[in-house]
Amino acid sequence: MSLNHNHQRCIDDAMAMARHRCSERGARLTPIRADILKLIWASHQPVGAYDLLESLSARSERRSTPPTVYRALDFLLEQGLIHRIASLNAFVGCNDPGHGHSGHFLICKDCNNATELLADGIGTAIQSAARQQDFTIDSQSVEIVGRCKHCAGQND
Amino acid sequence: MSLNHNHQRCIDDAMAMARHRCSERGARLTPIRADILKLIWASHQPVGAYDLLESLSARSERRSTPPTVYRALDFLLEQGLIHRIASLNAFVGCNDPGHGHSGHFLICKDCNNATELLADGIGTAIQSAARQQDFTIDSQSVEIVGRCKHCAGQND
DNA sequence: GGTTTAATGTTATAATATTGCATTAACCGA
DNA sequence: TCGGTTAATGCAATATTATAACATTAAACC
Ligand SMILES: [Zn+2]
Ligand SMILES: [Zn+2]
Ligand SMILES: [Zn+2]
Ligand SMILES: [Zn+2]
Repeated sequence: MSLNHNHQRCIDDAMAMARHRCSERGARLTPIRADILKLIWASHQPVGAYDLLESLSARSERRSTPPTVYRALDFLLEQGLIHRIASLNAFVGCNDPGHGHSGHFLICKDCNNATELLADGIGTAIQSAARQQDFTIDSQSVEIVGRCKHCAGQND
Repeated sequence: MSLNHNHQRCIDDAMAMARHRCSERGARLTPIRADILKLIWASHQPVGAYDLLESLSARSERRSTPPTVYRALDFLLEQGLIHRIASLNAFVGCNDPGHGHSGHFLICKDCNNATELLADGIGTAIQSAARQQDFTIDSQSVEIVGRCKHCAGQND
């Protein structure tokens, strides 16, 4: 995404979407879960569980522990509100919960932004390859690492 | 791959390929590195570093340590002889070092076999999606989890 | 042979994730 | 509203995966 987009809008949209999706499915977006989701949406860069733990502890007087964070993450993953980027051991918000929910990402090694690919042909190609082998797909992850357009111009 | 293929052939081919590729590139396939590669090729199921550590320790009187295994794995990854399956924290042999070296896998959740997709359209779709965003690809991983043809027939 | 570089040994520790059980909060039917 | 049930959180310990730092040994090279 561009460097100077209105990111508050991303956050607001994501939180509204999350509230809607949870109420729709009878799932409870508790304060802890909402906090974690907000922290994940603080940027478009995948964030690790222990970073979240630090931030969560910082914003309340009580010190949190790993299970608190991991349980919230599990919930958010189940609801399709976030993705896990396995190659980074990190988590990032889902732009489009409910639609395809592809889990295909472009990850810039310079700015660390992870951009989810929506409505792409990759899913189709994967389906087709799987069908050829009579393979039934449960889940898929596509993690493409490289350099984004904005960082390509920079001198390094 | 089929359940009852001649797997000794897979192992022999992989080791021959590895020796050839290393000599070609002036890289040293030392005993430890060859042992690790052989252990990885013991099956088509991705194997974790600590499992390799156990096996390696078992086959010699001396007890190995994590750095020994991880250094061998780093070497084999550099030479393109194995792939890391990030979603499993595990490693699997590369069927076709040097050709495309796609890193696209079908992973069966029942039998745990990881089948590398060669000559597929997925790479093309990924290139195309990346190009549309002016994204320069360094590396890519595609991990498709589900159920393979052989396990689909089983009762569960 | 002596020098340089690569590989391995060894110890310790970092980083990521889970288990098990106690406690509290929410929900729900009487 | 009460009491019972389930869901969520608190908390301590530990499991799993991976790396850092430095010493030692082996290989390569002239
Ligand atoms: Zn944004
Ligand atoms: Zn970038
Ligand atoms: Zn085989
Ligand atoms: Zn299978």
